[in-house]
Amino acid sequence: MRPDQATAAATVPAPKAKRMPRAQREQLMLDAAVSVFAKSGYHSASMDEIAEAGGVSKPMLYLYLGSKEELFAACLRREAGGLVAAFRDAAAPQLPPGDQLFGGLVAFFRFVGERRDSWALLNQHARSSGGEPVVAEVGQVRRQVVAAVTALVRRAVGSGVQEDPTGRDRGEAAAIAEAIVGAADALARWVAETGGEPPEDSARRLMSVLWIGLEPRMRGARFVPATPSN
Amino acid sequence: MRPDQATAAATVPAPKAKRMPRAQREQLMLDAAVSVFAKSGYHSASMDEIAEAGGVSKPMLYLYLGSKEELFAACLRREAGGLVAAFRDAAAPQLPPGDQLFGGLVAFFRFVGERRDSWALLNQHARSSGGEPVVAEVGQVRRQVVAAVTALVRRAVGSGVQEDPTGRDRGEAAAIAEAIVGAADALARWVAETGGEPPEDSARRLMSVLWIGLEPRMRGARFVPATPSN
Amino acid sequence: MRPDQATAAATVPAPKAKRMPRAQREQLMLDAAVSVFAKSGYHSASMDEIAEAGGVSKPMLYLYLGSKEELFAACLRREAGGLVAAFRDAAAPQLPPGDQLFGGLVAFFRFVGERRDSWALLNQHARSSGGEPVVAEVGQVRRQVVAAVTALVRRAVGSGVQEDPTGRDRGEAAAIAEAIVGAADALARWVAETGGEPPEDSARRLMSVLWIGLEPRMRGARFVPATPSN
Amino acid sequence: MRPDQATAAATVPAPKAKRMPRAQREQLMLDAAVSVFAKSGYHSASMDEIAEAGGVSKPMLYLYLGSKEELFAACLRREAGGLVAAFRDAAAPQLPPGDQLFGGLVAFFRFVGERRDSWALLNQHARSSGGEPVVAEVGQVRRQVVAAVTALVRRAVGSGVQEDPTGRDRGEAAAIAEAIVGAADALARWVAETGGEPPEDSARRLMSVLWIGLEPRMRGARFVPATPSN
DNA sequence: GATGAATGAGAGTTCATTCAT
DNA sequence: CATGAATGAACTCTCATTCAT
Repeated sequence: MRPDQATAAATVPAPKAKRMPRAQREQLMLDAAVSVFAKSGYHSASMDEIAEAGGVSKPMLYLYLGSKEELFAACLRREAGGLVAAFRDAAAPQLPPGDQLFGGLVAFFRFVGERRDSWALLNQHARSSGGEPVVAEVGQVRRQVVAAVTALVRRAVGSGVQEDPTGRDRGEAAAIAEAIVGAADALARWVAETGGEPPEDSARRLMSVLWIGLEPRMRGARFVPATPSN
Repeated sequence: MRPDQATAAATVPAPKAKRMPRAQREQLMLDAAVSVFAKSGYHSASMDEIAEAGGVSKPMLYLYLGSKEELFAACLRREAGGLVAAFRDAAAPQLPPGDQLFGGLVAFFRFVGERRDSWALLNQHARSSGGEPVVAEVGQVRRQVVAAVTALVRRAVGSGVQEDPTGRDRGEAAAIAEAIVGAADALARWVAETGGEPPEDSARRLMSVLWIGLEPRMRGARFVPATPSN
Repeated sequence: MRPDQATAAATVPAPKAKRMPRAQREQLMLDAAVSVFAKSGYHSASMDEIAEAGGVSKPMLYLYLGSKEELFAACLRREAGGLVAAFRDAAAPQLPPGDQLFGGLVAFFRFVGERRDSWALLNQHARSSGGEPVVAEVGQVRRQVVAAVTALVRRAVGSGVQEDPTGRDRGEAAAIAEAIVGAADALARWVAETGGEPPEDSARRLMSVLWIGLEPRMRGARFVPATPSN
Repeated sequence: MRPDQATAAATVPAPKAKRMPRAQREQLMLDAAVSVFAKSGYHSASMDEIAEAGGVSKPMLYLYLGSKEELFAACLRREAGGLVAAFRDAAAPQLPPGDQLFGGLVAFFRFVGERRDSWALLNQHARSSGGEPVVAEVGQVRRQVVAAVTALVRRAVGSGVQEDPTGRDRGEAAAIAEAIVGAADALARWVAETGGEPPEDSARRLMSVLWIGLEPRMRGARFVPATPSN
C-alpha cells in the first residue's frame, strides 16, 4: 500500500461519470475545488487532491481552469456571486431600509449556515491566499456589499449624516456600514461555533443592537467617557 | 547599553553581533520572523528569508525555534500577548464598564495603527495559515478578548440579560460581544484603508453606535420588520 | 480547381474543407507541420499547435502520420527531397563539372532564399532534435549531396586525386566536397543575415574562391607555413 | 527494482565525494552537464540525469546554477571560452596571416578531436536549443571568430578587397571568412566520422584549398560558367 | 471517417530540514 | 557554538497519445 493513499482517500472521489459535456464537468471541478480549498486553504491544497476529489485527472483541471490561481479565482467568483445574489435578492428595494437590511442579513446567515465551504472560502481563505488580483476580486465583492449597506444607512437616517458642518463625518455612514458587516461576519462565526440557530434569529440579534443604536447616534448622540482620559 | 537594536533590526540584517545571550537572540529572530511573515504570509515566507533577515544561520533558527510552524506559533503568541496586554492594561477595572471598553478599544486601535506587522499577522495571516494548533492558539486569544468584553456587557446592563424566562437569550451578551469585536476588526481595516485617524476617534465611532444601542436593546427593545416576512 | 490553397494555408487554419482525398490531406498536414516545426523547433512545437495550424483534429494527425517523431521525419524527408531534387535538376550532367556545381549552388541558394521554413528545418532543427532514425535520415541526405559534389571534384581534376602513391590522399576529394558543402551552408546563413542577394551572386562568391583554389591544389600545391611549427 | 534505474545508470555517477568547496563542485556539475547535454541535447536532457551524473542532488544544481537554461548557458560559456582561447593562443599575432590562420585551425581541430562533448555542444546543440539569450551568446562567439578570420583575410590580400569601385564587394572578406569557418566546421565533422587524423593534416587540407584560392580570387579572378545560364 | 474528452507520465523548480565541519 | 553544504519530497504544469462517441 502506498503511504499517501490514506490522505488521498480523505476526500471522497466522485463516482466515475465519464464523457460529460464541458460545462458540466467544469461545475463538478469547481465543486471539488471549493470543497478542498475550504478544507485546506489555498496553499496547502494540492491540485492532485482537487483532481481526485473531482474525479478527473490533473490535465483536465488545467485544460478547463487554466492554473491553480485561476481555479481559485473561479471558485471565489462563483461563490461570491452566489452570496451577493442571495443578499441582493433578499433586500427588496421597495421595502424600508431596515427591512431591506434585515432581509439581506437573513439571507446572509442562511448562506453561511447552508454553504459552509463557500463561506469558509470567502471568509477565511480568500484574505491572504492567492495573488493580488484574486484578493482584489474578493475585496471588490465586500466593497459592493458595504456600499449597499452604506446606502441603506444613509436612507435610514435621512440627511443626518451630512449635518456635521465640519465635514469630518463624511465617512460616518461608511464606517457604520463597515462595522455592521464586520459584526455580521463575527456573529456568523459565533453562530457556527455555538451550533447554529435560525438565520432570522441571528439577523434579529444584530439588528436589535446595531439598527436600534443607529437612530440616536445619527441624531447626534455620542459616547462620552464618564472619566476623563489620561 | 547600545541603542535599541532589537526592534530596529527587524528587516535589515543586523551587523553581525556575535556572542549574545540566547533570550536576546531569540527575540531578534522573532522580530525578523514577524516582519517577514507579515509581509509574505505564512506559506510564501521562506526560512531562508527569515534567517537572513534575522542575521542568523538557518540551523540556529531551527535550534532555537524548532520548526517553521513552531516559529510561526511563537510569533503569534508574542504578538497576541502584546495585544491582549495592551487591551487589558487600558481597561482599568475600577472604571465603569463603558469607560473600560472605550479604553480597551482605544488601546486596540492604537495597537493596530502602530504595530502594523503584528496586526497583519494576527488578523490576515493567522486565519488560514498554520496547522490546527496554530489556529487554535489564535482562536484562544480572540476568545479571551471576547470573554472580557462579554463581562463588560453583562455588567453594563445589569442582570437584564438573564431576564428572559425562556433562557433562549443565554448567549445574548456573548453574541453582542462577538459583534463588537467583529465590528472593531472591520473598523480597524477601514481606518487603515482610509488613511488613519486618532485611535480615540475610532473608538468613539464604535461606542457611539454599539454602546448607545446596547441600553435600549437590553431593556427589551427588539427590531421588528415593518413588513411581515414570507 | 481552387487557387493553391495548400501552400497558403500553412499557418492560418484553413477554412474547413471536409472530405478531401487522403493524399491531399496529408500534404496539408505536412505543410502545417513544416511551418510550425520551423518556427518553434522540434521540441517546443506541440501536436496541438500543428493540428490546429493544419485545420485537422489531433486524432487525424496520428492516424495519418503515426507519431510526432514520424511526422517530423516525414517533414524532413519531403523537404530534403525537394532540396536534393532542386540541386540535381540544376546540375545538368552534360555540362562541365564547374558549371554543374555552379548550377547546383545557384539552385541551393535559391532554395534557401525562397523556402525559408524548409531550410530552417533542415539546417537548424534537424541536427539535434529527433531520435536516431531522424538524424540518420537527414545525414543520409547530406551524404548524397556530398557524394555528388565529390564526383564533380573528381571529374574536375581528372585522376589527380589518386596520383598520390602513398594512398594517404584517398579521401581528399571527399574532404574537399565536405568543405564546399560546409562553406555553402555558412554562406547561406551569412546571406540570410546580411539581407539577401541574388543566388547567382552567392554561388559565384563561393566558386570564385573554392573552385579557383581547386586547380592549383590538385596540381600538387600545398600550403606550407612560413614559420616552422613547434 | 525501479523501472527508471536502467536509464539513470547510463551515465556513470561520479564517486561520491562529499563536502567539497563550492567552486569545485560547480566545475563538477558543469562537467556532468556538458556531458549529458552533449549526449542528449538540451531538451531531452533532464535535470535529474545531470544531477545524478554529477553526483549531486537537484537542489544543488539549482542552488549553484540557477535553472536549466542558465546551466546550459554556463556550459556554453565555459566551452566556448575554451575554444576561443585555444584559437587565439595559437594564432600568434606576430606571424604572417596565413600562419596565424593555420595555427588557429590546428588548435581548432585539436579541440574538436580532444573534447568531443564540448564540440558537440557548441556545434550541434547550441543552434536551436535554449532561449534567445543563450543562442545569441553562442552566436556572439562564432561572430568573434569570424571577425578574427576576416581580419586575417584582409591583411593577407592587402587592400585588394576594397578595390572594387562599385562597393558591392564590401562584405567580400567577411563572406570568405564565413565560408572558411563553415568549411572548417564541416571538415571537422568529416574528420570525426572518418576516424580522425592529426589536426595539422586537417588544417593543411583546408588551407591548401582555401588559402591558395584566396590570392588569385583577390587579384580579381572570378569564376565564370563556361555555358551561359538560362 | 472524424472528433471532443480524457489521461499517464514526467519535467522543472522550490522548500523545510539536517549533517559534517 | 555556528555554519556552509547538501537533500528528500512535493508541487505546479505540460504534452504526446488514445478512447468513446
